[in-house]
Amino acid sequence: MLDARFVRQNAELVRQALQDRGSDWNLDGYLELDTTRRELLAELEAAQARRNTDSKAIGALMKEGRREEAETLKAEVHSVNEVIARTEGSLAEIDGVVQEMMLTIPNLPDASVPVGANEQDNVEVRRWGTPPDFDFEPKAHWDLGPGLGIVDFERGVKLAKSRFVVLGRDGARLNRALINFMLDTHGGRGYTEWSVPAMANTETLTGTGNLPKFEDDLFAAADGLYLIPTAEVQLTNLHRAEVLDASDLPLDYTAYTPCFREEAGAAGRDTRGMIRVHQFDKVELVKFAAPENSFDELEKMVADAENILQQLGLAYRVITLCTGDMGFAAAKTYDIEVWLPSYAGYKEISSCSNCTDFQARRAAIKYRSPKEFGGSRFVHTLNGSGLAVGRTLVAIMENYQQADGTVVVPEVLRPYMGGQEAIQ
RNA sequence: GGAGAGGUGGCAGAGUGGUUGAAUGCGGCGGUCUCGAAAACCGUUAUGCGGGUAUCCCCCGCAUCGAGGGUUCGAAUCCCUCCCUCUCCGCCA
Repeated sequence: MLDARFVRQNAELVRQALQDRGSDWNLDGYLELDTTRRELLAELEAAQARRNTDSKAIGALMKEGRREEAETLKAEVHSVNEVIARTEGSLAEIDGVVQEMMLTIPNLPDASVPVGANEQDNVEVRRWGTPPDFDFEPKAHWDLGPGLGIVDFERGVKLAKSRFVVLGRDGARLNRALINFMLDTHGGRGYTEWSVPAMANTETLTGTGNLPKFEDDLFAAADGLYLIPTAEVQLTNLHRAEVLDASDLPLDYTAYTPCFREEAGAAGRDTRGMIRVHQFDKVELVKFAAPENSFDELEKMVADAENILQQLGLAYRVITLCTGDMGFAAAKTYDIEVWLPSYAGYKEISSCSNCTDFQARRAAIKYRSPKEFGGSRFVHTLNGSGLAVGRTLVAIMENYQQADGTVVVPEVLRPYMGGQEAIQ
């Protein structure tokens, strides 16, 4: 959500931002509604002011025993109340539309974000590591996994439906090792670990921007709850409707959760293997930062995610998403893409975003700094994968495969695998 | 699932129809005192929106005491509905 006053006073800037994003959000329609709304509001408030002063006068007259005069004034307030009721009705109607619109306008891209239409206009920032050079024909994970008996696609379908996967034996253990390794590593770098519900209510999902616009991406559960698409939702909303202390910022949080996604618009994409599934594990990073250093914190967050890949010895590259490819809530996003032999290229394994005050405004997350400023201000929220566990598992299988079909366990994971050096 | 209690400002906690946006305490901020600090004392301290002025220094207005609706000239205060929390009992990983 954007600040209504900002949109009003910087209409052309917002128009440009929407255009850069390729958004068809109706700015002119909004501005017109906004003007009408303020006119109605002025009318309403004038009538309410009248009622308030008259009511006080009535109270005073009653005390003095001047009943007749009080009754006359009461009759006048009656007519004022009619105006109030009528104006309130019109205003509520417009307010409903305005609020709906405000919940669907995307965040403004940061000035440092490259302008572009789609993923082809994303800009590579850096690369790390070298993709493995196999002296044999490397297998894709969808062949390797079932071959080793550690990934079972058929049974995932049997238990749930397509795009669900079962991990078995060393696959399950490696998955668990990755979760623990990631949590421990981030914990060692100052992130506080949380364990949060796998379901979230509508207020929570509205706070992060998943609702109302992206309901199709979510799995709905009973009682108005949804399965979470990412722990970002929960970690960010931990402080919903709270006022934080500036001296506590930045707050660095991490959590492991399963993530559930409908993948409604992804029919036909990544259909093979476990790259795009309805349920996957992820270790998430979330930060609450002061506005003046949120972009520095974004760089640190990316470095924290990169650190996992470096320790695992997986080649990757970092790209800056262009305006047309960024998510709804983000002002700036770095994607980290890991090398996957089966794709003969880099595939997204982490996405780190600074959402500036966009989510904070929706979720009412503020901070106070009495020495710096009066009152409270919106914090900046950041989130990033650190990392998507399922895709990391895939990357390890494919990059660490041997000619004999076995998979070497990266050294940093061995303590988490009882010292095991290979999966065979 | 059954029974009861309760939801008020950053926190704790008063307030049961009329200058109550809200006592008091704690915390925060500013000041006095001090070489400095602590203590003490004094002052100050909710949020959102609209308008004026202007750009965050003020002024005016409106709204907000869990949410929504109702009664009334007037609601934190009375009535209804919903949500949530707590306590006890039952059940249970």
